[in-house]
Amino acid sequence: MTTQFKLADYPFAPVGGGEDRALAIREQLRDAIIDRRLAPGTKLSEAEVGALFEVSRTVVRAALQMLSFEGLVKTERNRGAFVANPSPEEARQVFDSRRLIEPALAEAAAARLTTTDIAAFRQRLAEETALLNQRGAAARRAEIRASGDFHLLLAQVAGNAILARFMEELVARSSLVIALYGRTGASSCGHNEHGDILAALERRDAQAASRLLLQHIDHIEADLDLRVTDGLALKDALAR
Amino acid sequence: MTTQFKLADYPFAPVGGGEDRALAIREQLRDAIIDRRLAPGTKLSEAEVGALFEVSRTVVRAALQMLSFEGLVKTERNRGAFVANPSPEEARQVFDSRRLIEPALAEAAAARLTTTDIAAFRQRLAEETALLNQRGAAARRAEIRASGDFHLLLAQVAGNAILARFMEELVARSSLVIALYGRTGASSCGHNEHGDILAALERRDAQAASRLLLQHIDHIEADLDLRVTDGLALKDALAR
DNA sequence: AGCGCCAAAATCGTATGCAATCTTGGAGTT
DNA sequence: AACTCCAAGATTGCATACGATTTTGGCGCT
Repeated sequence: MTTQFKLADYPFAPVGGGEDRALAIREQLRDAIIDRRLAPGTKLSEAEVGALFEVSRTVVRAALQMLSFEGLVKTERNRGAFVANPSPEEARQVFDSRRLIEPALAEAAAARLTTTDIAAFRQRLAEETALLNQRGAAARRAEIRASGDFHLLLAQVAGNAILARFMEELVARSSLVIALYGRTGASSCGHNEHGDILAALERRDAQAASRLLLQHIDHIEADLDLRVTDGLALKDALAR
Repeated sequence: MTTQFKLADYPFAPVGGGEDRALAIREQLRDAIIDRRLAPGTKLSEAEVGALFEVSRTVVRAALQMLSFEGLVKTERNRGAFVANPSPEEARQVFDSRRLIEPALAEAAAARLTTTDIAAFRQRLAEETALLNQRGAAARRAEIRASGDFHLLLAQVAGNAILARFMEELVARSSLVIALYGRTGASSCGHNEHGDILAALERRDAQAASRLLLQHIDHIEADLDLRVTDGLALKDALAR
């Protein structure tokens, strides 16, 4: 009852007919969560979501269950689903996991990189820099998403589908964490680190790519304010 | 239609009333899959599973969706759910992932290990060795499970809940892979590697624990026969 | 006999209804 | 005025019904 944010208001596209609608709803909710159109703690009522997308609660439940598995929503029995509100401890664990996995992905990617991959990376980077120079909240959101996509592309290129899927989860949760605890809002502050990483990959310099990626993650986490606001969530919310 | 194994025949306990039944069903199916009472490829019809557990298809669907997320079952639209049949490539990716993550978990665990943890480890090991000396298929199954539990305990002790959950998935998929591609059947062949790892942990020798764990995983994978039977699955099945 | 086509059966996808549980607002009591 | 208790409302948990899609068995044709 503390959330001043509401579901609705945002025009979700009524989902297409033939394919799997639960997946489509998951996608849209996921996007809305990771670029903070839906604030942490927002209630996702089955009936309300169903009305928005014009589907029955059955389909909504499936979508919410998926999001619950990814850690993007928390469900409480007989109470419903809420956009996740990761604790600082959870946030640390997310970044610890990324520090462990991503450097290894970078090394694998350096070995496997094809010219097609390079082109894809370049395009991502172009989008990122384009967004960087735009103003407005929409551009900021798109930037965060694009930044995450860089990491996902890296995971794909590395060639391990299992780790790639895990990275999807980690990147999504990272976006949530940044939304909650980020200070500057712009995570890619100043120096273009993604560009440096790509350069190292193109040189097939696995060591450098790995090292740069580790630093990059450190920088992202350094931009967070993870002091304990945990357990005092309500009190804290009222204090500000 | 190639599976000579059927669901049913195995007396699943009708799941208890009050709690979340989908979770309970997931547990039981999961256990049945990882100690190969349910063979890869077995069809898990919603109606049949529902009848076995005396619940409606709604609940079964939730359980199957969870298992699908863990990679233990594959669902095909309008065709149903089947116990996963991981390809050799998938198998390799599972073990690559474990090689990446578990040594790091061992290092973390070495730093955090408490006396309570040690006791828990000792108990696991005792169970394992007890099972090792028993004969029969049931003992073999229990042994595989117990062996996995050792790794899960390690993940828990390491203190990162996100990685621990990921390890649950990886261990479960490993069991499936071993069931499919294992040669000797007894993965913990000869030397007691878990014991050695625990000893290193108790010495707080993070380096040694990490190294031993890596070797251990290599040994497990070395026991597999991952030659390509992929894409020829049907033909191959008929050949034997 | 082999092949293709079609209808019946089986199974999944989704909507909806009812029971169970939680929340909330208010009446009554101290 | 504050506190307790209870009943009404809201929301989820689960079962079931129905339409859609796939599979399968058989019939007729070549």
